[in-house]
Amino acid sequence: MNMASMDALSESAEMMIKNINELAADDKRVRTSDLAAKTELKPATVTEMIQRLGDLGLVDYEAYHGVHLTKQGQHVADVIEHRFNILERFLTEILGVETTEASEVACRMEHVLTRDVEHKLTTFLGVDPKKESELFCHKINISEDDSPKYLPLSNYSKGKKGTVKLIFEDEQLSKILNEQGIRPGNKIMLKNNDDNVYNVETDKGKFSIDRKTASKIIVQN
Amino acid sequence: MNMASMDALSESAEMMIKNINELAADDKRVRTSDLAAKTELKPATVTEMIQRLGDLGLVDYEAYHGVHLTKQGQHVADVIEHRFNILERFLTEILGVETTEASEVACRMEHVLTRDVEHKLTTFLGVDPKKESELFCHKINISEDDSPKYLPLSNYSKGKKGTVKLIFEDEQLSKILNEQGIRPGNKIMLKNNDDNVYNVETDKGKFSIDRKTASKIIVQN
DNA sequence: GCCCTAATTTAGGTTAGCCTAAAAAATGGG
DNA sequence: CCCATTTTTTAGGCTAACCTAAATTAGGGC
Repeated sequence: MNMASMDALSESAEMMIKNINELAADDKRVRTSDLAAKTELKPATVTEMIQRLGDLGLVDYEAYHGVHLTKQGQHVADVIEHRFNILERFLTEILGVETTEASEVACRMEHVLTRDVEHKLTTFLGVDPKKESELFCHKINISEDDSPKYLPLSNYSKGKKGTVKLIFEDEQLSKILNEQGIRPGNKIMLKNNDDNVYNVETDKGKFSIDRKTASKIIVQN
Repeated sequence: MNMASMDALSESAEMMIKNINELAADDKRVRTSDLAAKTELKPATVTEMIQRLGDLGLVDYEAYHGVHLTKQGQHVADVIEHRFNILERFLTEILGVETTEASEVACRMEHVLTRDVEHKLTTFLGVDPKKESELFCHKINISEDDSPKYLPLSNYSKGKKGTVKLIFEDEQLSKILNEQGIRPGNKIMLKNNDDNVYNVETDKGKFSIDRKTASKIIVQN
């Protein structure tokens, strides 16, 4: 029944809470065997861990009847999830790390972020375009009002036209895009897109690019 | 005598190697008591750890006569040190995290970076201006050759002129800079600088800004 | 409703990483 | 060069996080 402050938790404990959260469908109790399968731990180990989390007041554990996150446990899970998401986005969108590796590294880093670093990284990334409709960018901004706006192409809406300003980070990619007329100074229009594919038009013709790439292309209205 | 591959080491082991390296003045053997003081562990614990590192071939341990990093151990130390440095720079220069906290977080993150993430982050940050004279930038780049170059102002050399292109991350800061004529599209010249203060001139006059701020201002030749 | 199987927990073992206390080795002052 | 003090190591103990094997409980079929 100890009050467990977030940063006192071990990586293992945080991972267990994260996994409980991910398996918790419509408020049902999560079973030991499912946790064992997901975490690749033995059932006995899972039992031991969730009992400890129960003592900390992070889960509601009932022997033989699985676990359920408490309000406190849910809060921990939410924090971890958010930290994972922003780390993964930073690694893939900004650094260009391949998704599998980004996910693994984010999963280890999520346990060592502080609140402050979490907030600053969130600000740096801007609002997740998958979650919010509000247009935003890597918080790259200019002067006071919003007349000229720099945005990653991935945040553009259908039919919007603009001028490419910068392409981030990848020299090789940059060269390829250049051949499609996607280079700083050139006009570009987003014809349409779904979650992963962005169809654009430049003076060289029509092209499709993936979301990750689109996020690296900064376009000005 | 096991060959220890970098990523098999625990955080504790890596920290011990890091501390041995930091205490190793002119190739002298590092004493148990000094390590105990630095790591805030008990001497008995240090002995235990350095014996284990000895078995792994990472240190040359001789009972009662301290330790010395082997070639392999030195390599691990160098990797850790580099990871720490780039993480600390990212946290302070890009995210604006205060130095004490940045240092603590970097110290925990350094153990979970992969080689690939390390390299990509290094590229993103560019060469440390304190260490290298070579000009570089956040690997923001354009087309094929390097005639027009985007650089953070913090990487500019004395007397260099350019045009402000983007200001990263901080809306409020951006507003203030705007009043000094530092806004996208405007000309700027770095008059001179030292490690922390950058003296610049714009059409509004002369101003001094700190290095952290300068790193957020992207200027084109 | 009883029994069999599957799920879960308990019991007991291991290792890394910490500790304290006691033993052993080094070191330096007289 | 010897012994007292400091340094280091050894011995033995603890906990978290893993394990296996054995005991227990739950739940479905008949």
